[in-house]
Amino acid sequence: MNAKKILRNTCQRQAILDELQKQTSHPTAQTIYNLVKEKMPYISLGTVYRNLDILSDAGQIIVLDINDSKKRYDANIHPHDHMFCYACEQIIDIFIDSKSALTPIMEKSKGHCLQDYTIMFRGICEQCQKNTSH
Amino acid sequence: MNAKKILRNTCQRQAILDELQKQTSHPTAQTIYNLVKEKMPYISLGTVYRNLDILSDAGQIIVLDINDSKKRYDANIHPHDHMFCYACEQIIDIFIDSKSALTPIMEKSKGHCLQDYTIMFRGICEQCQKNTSH
DNA sequence: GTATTTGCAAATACTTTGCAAAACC
DNA sequence: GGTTTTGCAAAGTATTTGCAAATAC
Repeated sequence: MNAKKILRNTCQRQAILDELQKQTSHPTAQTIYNLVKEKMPYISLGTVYRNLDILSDAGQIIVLDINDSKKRYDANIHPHDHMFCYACEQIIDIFIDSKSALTPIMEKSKGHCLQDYTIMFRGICEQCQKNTSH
Repeated sequence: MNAKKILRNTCQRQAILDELQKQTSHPTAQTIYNLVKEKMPYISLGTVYRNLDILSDAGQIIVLDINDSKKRYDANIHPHDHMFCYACEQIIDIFIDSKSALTPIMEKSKGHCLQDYTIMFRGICEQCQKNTSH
């Protein structure tokens, strides 16, 4: 039980959230820092990291862990999945109903109680398929 | 196309693989280093990292990326899934047929070509459920 | 006024790398 | 003998943290 601090509305936190909500590219902390810095030159990278932690604890953003060594952030908190494109190496939102497909078999996992999950698909995204076919 | 080097059988590489094959706990590089070091005191952590890379490139082991900042390794290359237990915080092997469940809907992802995937389930493992009920 | 948050810099955590010597085939 | 691999130490990358000053409410 963490005694939760009361969150204050700082312009830095708001700017970070605003910037992330404009992106669909699942940026890293460094990328978000670069973006926010354009409008708020004195913001520090530590502040970005701290606020991304706070926002994810508060459920306002999602943290993605890819085979990438860097964390990526997503302001789309509506349940959805992701794919990594082997061609463009981007993380792309995927909207398929994985939950309906997996729920029945999650109940079959002998003994364990499976409550939720994260999937990372891999393949070639729509855009890259168009670019390579002709 | 990487020009592949010919792999040599070094006792360090063999010891790392042997030790990993004894484990079902998905250890980190540091843990593997500690284990191997008991039998081979002069091995270095750099050698462990290098060999884990080589072994995973060669398809002899699997790298797991958890929300954990540390990579974890698995010598069980038979396809299977994993769960993170909220109680004991271990990564546990899960053997359910997720592939049959997901394949049909992977074809429905408009435009993208989804080739494979990784799932991380979360919940309470069998052992922890037994420990808390009474 | 008081608790939270910030910027800065230093510290930490994990992993990778350069290099000369050793091991492998 | 020529190439791969090792141990060691240093460097690299991503993230976290301590602290005094600033800010929010």
